[in-house]
Order: sequence, then C-alpha cells, then structure tokens
Amino acid sequence: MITINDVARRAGVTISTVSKVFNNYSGVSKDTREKVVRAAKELGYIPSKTAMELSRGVQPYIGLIVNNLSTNSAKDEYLFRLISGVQERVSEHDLDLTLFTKAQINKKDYTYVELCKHHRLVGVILHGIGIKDPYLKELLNSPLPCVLIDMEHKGMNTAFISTDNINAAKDVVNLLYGKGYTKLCHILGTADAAVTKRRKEGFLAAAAARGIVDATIINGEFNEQVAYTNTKAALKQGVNGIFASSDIMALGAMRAITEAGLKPGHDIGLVGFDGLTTLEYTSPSITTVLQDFHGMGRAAVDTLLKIANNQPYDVRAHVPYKLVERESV
Amino acid sequence: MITINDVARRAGVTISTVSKVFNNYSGVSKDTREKVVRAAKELGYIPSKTAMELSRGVQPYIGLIVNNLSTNSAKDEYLFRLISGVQERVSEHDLDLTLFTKAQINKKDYTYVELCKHHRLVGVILHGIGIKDPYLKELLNSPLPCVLIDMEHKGMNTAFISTDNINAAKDVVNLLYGKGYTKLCHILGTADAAVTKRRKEGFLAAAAARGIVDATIINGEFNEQVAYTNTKAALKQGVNGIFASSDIMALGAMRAITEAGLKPGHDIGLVGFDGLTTLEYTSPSITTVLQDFHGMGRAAVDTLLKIANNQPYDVRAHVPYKLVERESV
DNA sequence: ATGAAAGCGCTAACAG
DNA sequence: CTGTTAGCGCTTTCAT
Repeated sequence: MITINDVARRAGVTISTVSKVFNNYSGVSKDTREKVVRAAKELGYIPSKTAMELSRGVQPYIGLIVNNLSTNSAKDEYLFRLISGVQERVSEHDLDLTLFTKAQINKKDYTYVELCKHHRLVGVILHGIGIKDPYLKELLNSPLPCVLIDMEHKGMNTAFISTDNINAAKDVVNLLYGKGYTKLCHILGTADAAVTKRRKEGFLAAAAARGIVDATIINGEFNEQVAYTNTKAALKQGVNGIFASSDIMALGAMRAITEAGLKPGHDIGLVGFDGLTTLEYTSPSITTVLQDFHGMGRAAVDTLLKIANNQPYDVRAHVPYKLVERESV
Repeated sequence: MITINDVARRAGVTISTVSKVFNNYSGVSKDTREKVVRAAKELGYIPSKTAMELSRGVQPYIGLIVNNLSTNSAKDEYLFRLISGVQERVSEHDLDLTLFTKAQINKKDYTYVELCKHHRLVGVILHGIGIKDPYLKELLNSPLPCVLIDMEHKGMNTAFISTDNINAAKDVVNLLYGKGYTKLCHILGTADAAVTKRRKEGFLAAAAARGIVDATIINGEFNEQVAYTNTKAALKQGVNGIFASSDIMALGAMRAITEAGLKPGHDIGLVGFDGLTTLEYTSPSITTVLQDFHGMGRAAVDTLLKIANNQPYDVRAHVPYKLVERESV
C-alpha cells in the first residue's frame, strides 16, 4: 500500500506537507504542491480513509436499520425507495451509508447503541422496528441521533418522519364519498403500527364529518390473504367504498371484490395506500395514496445531521403524498 | 469516547492485556480477564472499529456498485433483491456492505479503482455498468477482485454471475411451442446488454430446433413503451407466441395485445423475463422466468471472497431460475 | 501471565 | 512556506 510517507519521500518533502496538499490547506507553495501532486499520481497514492477517520476522530457513517430485507414480497418496493433516498442524500453529504437488518443485529447480540458506537455512526435511521423491541428503548433514550420512519416513539435525540397519514386518509374518504360510495369500510393494518392508527383516525374523522357513523372497520394486518378473507365478509354486509390501509391489502380486497362478481370503479370503490407499482397494472387499476419514500429517506438524512450538529430540527415532519386516482373509484 | 486506555486504567492493567481479552487471546488469567470484562462493561466500552482496522491493516468492506438507485420504476424490484442478497451474505461474513451508484461516483470523479482503494474494499460487485464506462476497463484489468452480475467482460480477477439465460430462453420457447404457439416473436432488450444477446441466442436455438425459421425479432430496449409500439406492429404480422426479454417489456406487449382485441393465454402466448411481482397481478397474469437475484447477490459475495483469498473460483456461475407458468400461456 | 513500546497512516499544533 | 512531533485507538512482538 502506498502511504503518505512514500509520497513525501518521492516529492522530497515531509508528510505534513503532503497532508496539507491533500486537504487543500493554504501555506504550500505552488511549486511544492505540484511536486507532491505529481509524486502522488506517479505512485497511485490514495489516502487511507481509515487513518483519516482515526486521526480526525470523525464518524462519517450513517446507519439505516430496517426490519428485514428479504421478505421477497411486493411491499419491498417502498423499502427500496427508502434505501435509495437515504443512500442518495448520504452520498451528497460525502458520508457513507451502512445498512443493517434487525435479524442480523440480533444474531450478534449487540444492542443498537453498541452497534452504533462500534460502527462509528453519527446516527441511525430506523424503519419497521416494533416498540416491543427490547433495545429500541435504550437507543431512543440515548443521546444518539435517531430518525424514525413511520414510527412515533419519543426519545431524547429523536425525530419522526412520515406521510401525513391522517390527512391522506381523509382525502381518501372524501374521494370515495365524492364518487358516491357512502357505505364505507376501512381495512386496518397491524394494530400496533403507528400508521395504522393514524390512517384509521383520519378515516373516522372524515367519515364523521360526512355524517357517516356506521362505517365498517375490519382487520387486514397488512396481509393480502387476511384482507381478502375479511373483505369477503364485509362485502356481504353491503359495503361499497373500501379504503385499505396498504396496497397489499387492497390487492387482497380486489380479489374478494372480483370474486363476488362486483366491479371496482363501478359497483364499488377501492383505494389503497403506499403507491406500489403493481396497482397500476391490475384490471382495473387501483387508486392509491402514493407515499414518497425516496423523499422520506432524503429528509431523514438531513434531519439526522441537524440533530447530530445540534441544529434546530422538527421533531415531526411530513413528506408530501399524492392521491393517485385510477379506475377503481 | 471510552477507549481501551480507560478500561485498562479502571481494571488496573495495561492496554495490551485489555486487547488480549477482547480478542480472546490466551495468556490472560481468569481473574484478570474478569476484571477487564467488568471494567469494560461498567464503562460501556465499545472497541473502535476504525482503530482496529488501522492497526490490523484489514479491509472489511465489500462494495456494490449499481447504475442507479432512483429510477422509480417497477424494475427496481430485482435490484432490491440483489442488494438484499448481498447485504445478507456480507453480514454473515461479518463484513460491511458499502453501496455506490455510478452517478455518485462519477460526480466525485474518482475512478472505480481509486474508489475501492479509498474505501478499503476487498472487492466490488457490479451490476448494470455498461462496457462503455471509461473506468470499468481499468477496474477489470486491475488486480482488484470483481464480480459482475449479468455482465460478461473479462478481467484479471473477475467472475460473472447470472441466470442461465440461454437455457431459460430455450425453456420459454419450448413452453410456447408446447402450448401450440408457433408463430414466435422475441422482443429484445438493449442491444449491448449481455443478457439480451444470451436470451436471443437461446430463443433462436430453440426455435431452430423446433424447425421454426421465420421467427420475428423486434426491439424493445427494456422499455415498456417501445415494446408496446413494436409489439403492435408485430401483431399485425400474425405472431402468436411472444417472448419478451424482460417483464417490463412483457407489460408493454400485454397492453398491445389487449388493445388489439386478443387474449393472452387464449389467442396468443406471452412470456416475460425477470420475475416482477406485478406480473402476478395482471389480468391475465403473465408467465415469466423468475430470476433469483437474492441468490445471485449471495453467490457474488462468496465468489468475491474466494477471489480475494486466492481460492479457486468459477469464472462463470449460474444461479437457478424458475419458469413460472401463469395464465398468459 | 503481564507490560513496554513500536507502529498502522494520517492530522494538527507548533517551531523554525 | 516547510518540518517536527505528538497523538488518534488499537494490535503485536518482545521483554520481563
């Protein structure tokens, strides 16, 4: 490995001069600078990031912890968008992203705090970690900067980022209502998820505002099959405007609807939540709330750095969503 | 930051003893070991990865360079699977994954080789980097271990991993033929992609084996719209068995077919390539070749480490695929 | 079994 | 402007 010493020797200067050149510091004559640059190029010198980090004492890594990376289901799509947004913004800040999954961390029985310290993370972005996680609390109560995506646990240096689930849900209800679907039904996600609660909240508020008090609420657990089964039952009760709390569940609902001989967008209105590409290609295509996970990823990085740098930051931030109207309403 | 010195002081030993304890070396009495462990725990000591790396001189990172992470199209799905496989296997080896995109690298005008050196990569896995890339050649000709996914450029410490595109394409043809679709049409991907060539090769070989010499070949450029347009024209020529070189193009072809008043799986056979979830949800659902990108990611990591450790490795390896038969044939 | 000391590659005062 | 020197936190001989 070519080190700063090799370059110094070749250029006939000392290592501190070489260091100055590579850090673009002033106080190096043009001549020397050129000599150094030439020597470095000839030797193919690349500064060691490790040594820089150690001597500078900086921690140029941002962690992203997600529940699972290999579910192999369609809903991975938004996780991908999240990763892509985080990665993009991290690299714009000249930092590196380090990706972790919950399973992998647990296997090494690290706590999250230990993980962050060991990996020199300035902070960590979390997604899909349930509050039941034993180590989450410790992390949130530590001074380590955290940004939670779609989660709402309080912590000391913690911020939340999500879609404005309440208003999005209201928009959905208003859309359904506006199209004449008034026998409303809401398919819930898993009960402990913050997004489930918020969307339900928005749904109920908007329904009430329209004078609807007999809306049906069923469980879907963010699962296609469960949504399918329960929708089937709900259809027998005569609902005609279904708002699923996730696209996966909308897909299940759609199957139930079709099998019941009904036609979404005609006899019945159906809206999902997430923005999976797949919903564009079904027949009929399904209306959904398009969440900007890429944007959330970017925002999360910025917020994290603000926290880390003791700058003022919003504890709760929303990223714009878009209600995409398709054939199913 | 708590360092090894703090622990040593507290435990009443020297840092070399602490180091030995944390590396599980022999030559430390049970008593001392316990003292050290206790002191470390009390202080919340976590060893610095940076310092370990520097003093050991090791490079525990594996790079994954992809063309682009933010295309926001359905085909991101397989990229996600690739990342997830790489990440999983990398972590099983107790290494870290560092993710790069081509755009981001170019912006910093690094060559890939420089990037790898600076980021202390033991090697790099590449996907979607065109041979026209000016820095790719340099990388391949360097001693740096490389594994290429779906690419076929030779290099000095380089291996390729992909689906067995030729045989998969043959299987597709045989399936279509077996179902009675004999007026075959193949929609090509972008001309310079290795996978395009291989799939075409398989298609032609299998068609010829069946005595079909008048197969239609059209361009699709891995683009839904292009595939749609060209399929429309091909349909007028009377083709009835279409093999698209990617699922995205199959989606375009499907639209053309439907608009022409034909019914896939009835009047016409349609098969895609990739395994996008979306194809499961279209009506009719579309038959496709399911590629195991997760497995490719895992295999890539293993191969990379073999190259890095001077172990024998297969320059070319295939990961099993699965022809998933659905309603479109 | 334990400790002293050199060194990994680089940065950053401080001298000259 | 350039060089000297003391770290950064840890590993690793080599003595003791």
